[in-house]
Amino acid sequence: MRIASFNINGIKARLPRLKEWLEETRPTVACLQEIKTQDEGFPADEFEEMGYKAIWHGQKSFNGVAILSDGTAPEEVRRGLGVDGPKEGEGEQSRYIEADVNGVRIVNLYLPNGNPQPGPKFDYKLEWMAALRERLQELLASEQPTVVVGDFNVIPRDNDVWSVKAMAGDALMQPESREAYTRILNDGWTDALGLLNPRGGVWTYWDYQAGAWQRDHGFRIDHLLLSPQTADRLVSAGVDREYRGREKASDHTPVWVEIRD
DNA sequence: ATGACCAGTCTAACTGGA
Repeated sequence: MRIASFNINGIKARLPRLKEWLEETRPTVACLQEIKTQDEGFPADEFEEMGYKAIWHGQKSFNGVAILSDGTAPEEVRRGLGVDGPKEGEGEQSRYIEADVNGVRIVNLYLPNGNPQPGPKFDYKLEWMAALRERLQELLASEQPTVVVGDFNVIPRDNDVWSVKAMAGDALMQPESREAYTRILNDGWTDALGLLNPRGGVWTYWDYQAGAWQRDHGFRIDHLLLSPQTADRLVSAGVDREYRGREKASDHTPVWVEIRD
């Protein structure tokens, strides 16, 4: 099965591009982030017509995640990690959804950006990462085949960014962000794209500003994490880089991992 | 060398992104 992750930056603005990508690459499971719509605005019918069944966890204006599955409905297990947003009394943001598809546990997440740092948004990012680690430890203990995907908003290594200097002050590559990510990996998860690209230079995001795409000024923040049970079944993983160059593109491009059935 | 975007929202500047 092939599991893909795509931060689409608005499902309404991106719908034609999204359907095109689904038709052209036909992933078994497609995990979406930043759908930027409330639950009632999610275009489930559009995906049903293409043979995809979906679950989603929306929110007004920002954030929001969804899981699409080819043919079979994802069996939702959990939504949310129970971490309130950084503003007083705002409650929880829609950043986490978890489901079973064909015996594989799928975790789809949109990790907080954390800028500006230091500050409450950065504290929120680290708090969220600590809660994520706890949940992922439970999943490791269950020994169920599990794949964790999404926009982690963490640049893991210096060779995962076009310029260390330009990004040095960014929340995405602060030592605290990287350490929190490494702690999760060290519990037993395999970063599929990192493993297959040890020398780096593979980007999943290019800013809309400053001609970043044309200059190839990008970085790797969309990740595919495999539990030991799915790491043993790893066939390949990659980045659908070409979609970043199309009209009305998201600033992220899709990533995917294939595991043996 | 410098500046440069985009989506969503209480449709005009805001917030938020990374």
